[in-house]
Amino acid sequence: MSKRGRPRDFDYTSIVDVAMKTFWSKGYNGCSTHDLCSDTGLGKGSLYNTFGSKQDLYLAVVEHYHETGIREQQALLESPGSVKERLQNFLAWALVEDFESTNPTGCLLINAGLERAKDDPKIEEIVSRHVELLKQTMEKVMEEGLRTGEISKKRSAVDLASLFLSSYYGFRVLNTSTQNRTLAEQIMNGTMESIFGA
Amino acid sequence: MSKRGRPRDFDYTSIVDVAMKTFWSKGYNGCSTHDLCSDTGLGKGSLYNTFGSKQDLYLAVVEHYHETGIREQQALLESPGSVKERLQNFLAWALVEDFESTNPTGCLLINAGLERAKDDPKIEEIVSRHVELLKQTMEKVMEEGLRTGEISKKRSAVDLASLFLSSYYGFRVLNTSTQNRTLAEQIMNGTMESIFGA
DNA sequence: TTATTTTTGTACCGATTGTTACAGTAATGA
DNA sequence: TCATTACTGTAACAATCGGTACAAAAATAA
Repeated sequence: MSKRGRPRDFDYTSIVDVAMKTFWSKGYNGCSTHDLCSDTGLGKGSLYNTFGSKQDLYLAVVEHYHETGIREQQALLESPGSVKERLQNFLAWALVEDFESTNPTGCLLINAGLERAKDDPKIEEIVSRHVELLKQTMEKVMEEGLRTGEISKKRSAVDLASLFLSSYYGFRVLNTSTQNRTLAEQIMNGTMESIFGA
Repeated sequence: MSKRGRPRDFDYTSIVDVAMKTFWSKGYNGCSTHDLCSDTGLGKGSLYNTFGSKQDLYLAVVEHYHETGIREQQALLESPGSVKERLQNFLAWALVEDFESTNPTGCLLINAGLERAKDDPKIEEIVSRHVELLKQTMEKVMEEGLRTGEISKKRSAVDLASLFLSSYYGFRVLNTSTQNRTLAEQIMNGTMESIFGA
C-alpha cells in the first residue's frame, strides 16, 4: 500500500546531478527554469512536481554537492601517507578541479555562499556546516602533524587549520577569477612552506 | 565650442557609486535595470544614454571599485609602521568591511570575478589586474620584512605574498558566506602566525 | 531670437522570468 | 476490470527582463 499511481520515469539523484552542473556553470540567478528543464530533459510539470521550486531544487543541489564534496575532501585528508603528502594532494586535487576538470570550473559551494547565503538562510547553513566539517578534519590532520613532529611546533592545530582553510578558499577563488596557473602554483608553494618550511 | 546642448543634471561618478552598491548587494544577474534606475534616481533614458548597457555600467562600476579599492589597500600596506602592524591593519580593515561596514557585505571584486569573469573577459581583466597589483604590493612589504629581519628568513617574498594573498581572499569569502566572527579571528591569528611565528 | 545639440521621462518592444492549470497518460491495489 | 493515484507534457499566466523610440524640455552658440 506504499506506492500507487504512475511511477516517475527518471532517477531523482541523476536529475539533481545534472541540475547541479547547470547551476554550477551559470549561477542561481544566471540560469532559468527553462535551462534546467532542457538540461535535465524534464518537463516543467515533472520538475515542479518533484522539486517544488527553483529555490528548493537549488537547495537539493547544494546539499548534494556538499555531501559528495565533503566525502571526497575527507578521503583525501584522511588517506594513508604523510601529513605533508595529504595536504599537498588536497591542493593538487583543487588545482585539477579549477584547471582541468570536465565539470564546471570552481567550487559550487563558494558560489552558493556568495550569491545566495545572504538571501537564503538554508544555503548559509549548508555552507557553514561544510566549512565547519572541513575545518575539523584539517585540525585533526594538523594535530597529527604536530604530534609526529612533521610540523615543527609553536603553532596550535586550530591556527594551522584556519590558515590552511582560508588559503584553500582563496586559492579556489583566485583560480576561478583569474585562471592564472602560475599564481596557483605560487600559492601552493607559499601555503605548504608556511606549514612545513624550516 | 566644446559643450553644446542640455547638460546632464547628475554627477557621473556619484551615479557609478550608487550603482556600485546595487550591484554589490544583489549581484549582476540579481539586479535589474529597474533596480538601478530607482536606486540612482535616473530614468532609463538617462541611464542608457550615459552608460550604454547594463553590462557597460557594471564594467564602469567594477573598474571604479578596483581603483578606489587598490588605492586604499596600498595605503594600508605602505603606511608607516612595522610590517607586522601593516599586515595586521590590512586584515583588520577587511574584518570591518565584512562585519561592520555600512556598505554591502563582502568584496565586490570577488563577486564580479566569480559571477562574470567567465562570461565577460573585461571583468576577468580587471580582476586579474587588481590581484596582480595587490600581490606586487604585498611582495614589497614581505621583502621589507625579510630585509629588516622582522620576518625570520627561509622563505621568498613571492611565496609569502602568495600565501597572504590567498589567505586574504579566503578570509573575505568565508566571512561573507558564513558570517562567523570566531572563525575570522582564528584565520587572522593563523595567518599572522604563519608569517611572524617563531 | 533662433538653430542646434543633448538630456530627460514615458511609453513601449518582444522575449523571458518563475510558476501554475490541466488534460492526458500510465501505473497501482482492489 | 475499475477506481484511484501519481506523473508527464503543453499551454498559459502575470510579471518582469534588458533595451529602444521618441517627443518634450533645457541648455548652448550664434
